[in-house]
Amino acid sequence: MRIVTWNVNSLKARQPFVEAYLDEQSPDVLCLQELKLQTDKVPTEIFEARGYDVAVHGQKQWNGVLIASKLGLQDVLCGFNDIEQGQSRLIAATVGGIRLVNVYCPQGQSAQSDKFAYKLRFYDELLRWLPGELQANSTTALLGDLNIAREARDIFDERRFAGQPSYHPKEHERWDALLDLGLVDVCKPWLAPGSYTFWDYRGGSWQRDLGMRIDHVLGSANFAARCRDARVVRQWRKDRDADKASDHAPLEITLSTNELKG
DNA sequence: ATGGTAGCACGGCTA
Repeated sequence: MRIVTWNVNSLKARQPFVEAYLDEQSPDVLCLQELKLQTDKVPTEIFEARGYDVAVHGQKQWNGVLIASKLGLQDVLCGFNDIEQGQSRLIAATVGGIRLVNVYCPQGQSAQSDKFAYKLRFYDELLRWLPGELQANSTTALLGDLNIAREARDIFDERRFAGQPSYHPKEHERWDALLDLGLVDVCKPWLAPGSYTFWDYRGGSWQRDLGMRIDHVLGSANFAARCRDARVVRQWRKDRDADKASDHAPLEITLSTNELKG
């Protein structure tokens, strides 16, 4: 069972990539962030025509998340708390008995900005809400664009980002609090240092491999125990013909289908 | 070198 998380930076602009990805990679579950489309503008037919059920939590212009699944979708939840203030940043669904919480966390702009304070409050509310999800389903993952690089190995230059959003001590506190809930960074054991998931469009960051690992899968113990592989699918960060790539690459994990057989 | 590029939506914001 393969689950992919991918910040597509506009599903409208990235539709050719997403359709090609479904055809060539055929994941069982695809969690997308930054649709930048309101719900009724999302081309759900590109998923349905390929045998996926799809749940969408869209928003005009910014944010927006969806889950597409070949294994059905139960108990879909769009949004979790008033902290979202109308921003569509979280969608959850149960897929094959696994609870997936697909999130696009705020980016934070600069450490002095209101947006950074909002990012921290968003995480605080997420931390208060998640225990209920974890209690309701022992096989749960929080995945998506968390906009946090936790360690030096996850960022191309930690000195340059010291005290900046994506690598700020206050964000690292929130990350550690997520682990204190029992969540595990399930990709880390499978990824070499420098396995980035995001490269800024500016400054030739992709060409120079100046990236960050900010897309993650944080799983409960039962979820982590079933993980058999994780990889960043870098070729989908490259432009294809006339089509521009997203600034994020897909992150794919493979789970055993049965927790007992491994 | 406080720039650079992309997307949305058509000026400026967000990332």
